[in-house]
Amino acid sequence: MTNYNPKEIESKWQSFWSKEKTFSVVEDPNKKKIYVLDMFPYPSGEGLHVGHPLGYIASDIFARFKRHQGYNVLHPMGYDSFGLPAEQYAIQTGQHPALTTEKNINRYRQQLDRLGFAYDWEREIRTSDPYYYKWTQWIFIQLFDSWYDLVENKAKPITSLIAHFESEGSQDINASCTQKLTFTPKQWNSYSSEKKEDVLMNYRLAYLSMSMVNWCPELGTVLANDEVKDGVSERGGYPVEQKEMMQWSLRISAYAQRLLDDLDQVDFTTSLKEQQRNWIGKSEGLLINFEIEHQKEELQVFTTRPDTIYGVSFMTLAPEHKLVQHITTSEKKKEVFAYVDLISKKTERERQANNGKPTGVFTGSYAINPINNEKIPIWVSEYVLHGYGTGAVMAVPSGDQRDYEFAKQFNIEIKNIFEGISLDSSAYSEKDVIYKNSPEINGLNYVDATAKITTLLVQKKKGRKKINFRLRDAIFSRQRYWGEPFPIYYKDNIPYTIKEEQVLLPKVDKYLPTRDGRPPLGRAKKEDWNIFLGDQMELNTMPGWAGSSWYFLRYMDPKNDKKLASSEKLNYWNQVDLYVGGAEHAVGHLLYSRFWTKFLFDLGVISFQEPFKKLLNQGMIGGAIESLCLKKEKKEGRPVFVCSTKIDNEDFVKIPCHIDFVSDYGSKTSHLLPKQIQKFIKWRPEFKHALFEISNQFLSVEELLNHPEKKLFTLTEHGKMSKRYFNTIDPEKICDSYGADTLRCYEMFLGPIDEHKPWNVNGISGVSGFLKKTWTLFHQAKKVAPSNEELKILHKTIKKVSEDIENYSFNTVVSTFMIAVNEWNKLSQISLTTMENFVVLLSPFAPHISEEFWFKLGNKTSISTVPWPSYNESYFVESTYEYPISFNGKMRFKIPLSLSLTKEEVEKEVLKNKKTEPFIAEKTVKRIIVVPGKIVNIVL
RNA sequence: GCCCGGGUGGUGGAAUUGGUAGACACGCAAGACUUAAAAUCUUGUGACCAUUUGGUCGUGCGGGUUCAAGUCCCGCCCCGGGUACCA
Repeated sequence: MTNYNPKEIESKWQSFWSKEKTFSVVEDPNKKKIYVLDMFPYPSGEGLHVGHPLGYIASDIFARFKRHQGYNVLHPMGYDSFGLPAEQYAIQTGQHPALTTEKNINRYRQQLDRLGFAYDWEREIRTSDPYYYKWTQWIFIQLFDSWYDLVENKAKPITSLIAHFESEGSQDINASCTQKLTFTPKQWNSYSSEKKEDVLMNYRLAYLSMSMVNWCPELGTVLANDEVKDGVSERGGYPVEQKEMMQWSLRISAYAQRLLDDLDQVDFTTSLKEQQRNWIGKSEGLLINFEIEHQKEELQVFTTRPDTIYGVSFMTLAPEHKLVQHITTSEKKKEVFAYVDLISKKTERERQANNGKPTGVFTGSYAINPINNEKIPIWVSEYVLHGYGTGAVMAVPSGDQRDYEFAKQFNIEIKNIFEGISLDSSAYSEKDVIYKNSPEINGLNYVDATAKITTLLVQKKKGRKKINFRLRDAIFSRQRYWGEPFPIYYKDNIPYTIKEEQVLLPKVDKYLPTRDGRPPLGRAKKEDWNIFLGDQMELNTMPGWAGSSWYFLRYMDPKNDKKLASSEKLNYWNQVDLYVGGAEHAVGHLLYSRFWTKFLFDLGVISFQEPFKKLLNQGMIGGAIESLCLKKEKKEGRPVFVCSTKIDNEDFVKIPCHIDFVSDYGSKTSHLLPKQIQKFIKWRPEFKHALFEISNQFLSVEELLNHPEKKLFTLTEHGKMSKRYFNTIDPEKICDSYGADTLRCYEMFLGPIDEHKPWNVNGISGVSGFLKKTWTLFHQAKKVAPSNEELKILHKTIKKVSEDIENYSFNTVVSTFMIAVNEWNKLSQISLTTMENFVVLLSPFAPHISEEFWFKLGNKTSISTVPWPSYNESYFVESTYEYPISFNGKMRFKIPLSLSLTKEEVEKEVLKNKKTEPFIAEKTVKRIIVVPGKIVNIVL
């Protein structure tokens, strides 16, 4: 018997799999399908990130498991190769993005191959591949050519809308739109083509508009809302400003309700669903019109609390609100316009970081409260957001904290409309209130008051029920080079789609972004375009999430050049059954793909409305940073290290320590033992003469070695993995020293797949030892009939492993394997047939070693085609059956089969011990707990 | 602030969903083999007393329900994530 040599067998089986195309899959209507998908990576240049393999291993295990169970498994991989990260890397290294992308992909592939994944590489896709992005562009054209009918709740061809306008005008159209328009058919038919196009833009699902956008000068592009965090760009952390620009947007807001409702159909974590719900942000309320003194126009506000209308003591407009220009009185003009100007110059971040005092100015005008005709001053303040609701609010200082603070700041009246509530220090925003000073609703509760005010205002034609969503349309233009070009050209300022031929990304000399926002594609000459129509090509490119919003469909039929995928294949593979990836894509990618899926459903391209049935979020893997505490003060000229537990504002310097030396790495009690201190000193010889202050003694290394139990506690901080902190672990290095199978099992063994954890390598020897033990055990197996004892272990293992994989509890599966092997090891001998079954169980986790075993067993086909073993309960000595007897009512017993007790014997046993107290009977069964009239449980 | 998660030995983590808490692994200790080391194997390992056969306390803290609570309910504390002038 040779020793377990992972390096040798892993490369052997990897080349076998790739030569035999073991994992390529074809559609087969006679077989049930499973679609297991990983979030495909950005090939960013730093190679695979340590967190990545975690999810890939999990999905690979699941895919291999299902393949054993006889499913036709689609398990593909590809690259999200367009977009900012790829381009940033190219810019940093001064190479063309196409080149660096190619290089990075090769590197990724090499790393992926090393881990033995069962991907069908025949189906690989790249979003930057023209054969792929042809269909991204195609979907864009469909969006451009569609509008959203709110009556039937689906997208429809724009031609049907035009036909309606021609015959009925805007009447009877309830569409998702930027602005509500009204016109007659006669008016419509008299419009110029430019005007018609303007009107249609108002309805198209992909539309051009002049709007305030998140402009990031450093990246030279605009960003979608979810790409901006805390006023800076998510990627790179550069400041983001508000800028008015002509941009393409996608009308995702049309789908807000469906995106919200259909969350009930999918199996995502509650926290992720909650994030999506918050992002969609549905709120039901009332639009209320306030008349303005001496003005024709009315001021419309949105509120969810019409019940507090008697508490309105001022109105507030966003500085961008168009009424600000009209209603500001002449004496206030100078002040108000200066304020508006000041605010417009602020970046998003500055507006948010408005710590403490609210700002604002009075416009000089007054609104009329429609409920009691009271005169209310109208103010302008930056705390009101232009983009939400109507950009104006009715301010109720008694019920809203922001309004309260504003009122305090500017000495505006705070009307108390709540019975028995003190408003001395803050507003009262809870809804458990009884009203006062509110003639129509005095004494009522929240529900009744809201209903009454709503009815009153609707009757007066001053109010209208309205559902508002926080979800904003997604900006779809990027002023960057490395993205899908729009299939759009302009003629006389009217955009037209290009359908006759695919628009390819033209070559340009310089692909760097510009600071002023002119797209790099502007550098392309007329002849650089493969197709050039009209006066001007669209020069923006699509954002990174365009290609990733539908890629899961292309894997189904990656080489189709007639359609994005054939309907048979789309129908066969259907939804992704298991989608594995990080939770950081909660509101970006996951929302956009859900949106596109629904749109493609409306088009009739696909037959399902949700792309991902089940989402598994793998936890992030961070790195703990371990440092020794070096006192600034030396002792007798020698440096002194002290325990991290002893430092309190004392002067000390952190000396980062290589994590290989640290015990309990990443925990509160991380420490170095004398032997490890010795290693540390070898690594950092400049501390050769250092002293270590432990339990009030100053000891040198030599002295410490006489006290092997002494511990020097290290300072642990949680952070990133970085070479700078000596806390990186390279997955490839682990493959080198332990093998991919050990790494796969170990990553699963670390803990629940969805939990965040710092990476550590502390326990890897246990997993490695397990595989070695398995190797030995296998080679000791004899060609004999399996004993009952070993079968009992096997069948328990099959049961537990199958159930746990089904529940994505991969860490406990590895433990179960270990228990089985340990128990078999205690037996005098083991049969080959038992091992044969075990090898199948092991193969999703450790495919290479399992394949090696399978080969040795003389089976020529690859192990992944072997059926998953089934278990037989009769081998479970501890198996139980339910044994109902009557005892002060109905009770349930679980009695071991092995004891083969008769009914009388059990009853006798139980009745003999009949007590009011629970009791334990250890003679016939291990434990019986009996309570008269309640459940009795007999534990083994 | 609000919304989700979560808190179990020295460490990572189990616990059939209300039924012997601490599986499995790491670490540590002792022993076997060895000239020695590595590797491997065996044993022990929540804490505190008793040192045998036993006892007491133990799942962030304080209450409660129950024959029985890590698990359910109420009130706190702490950690992680998301989100925010959304009216």
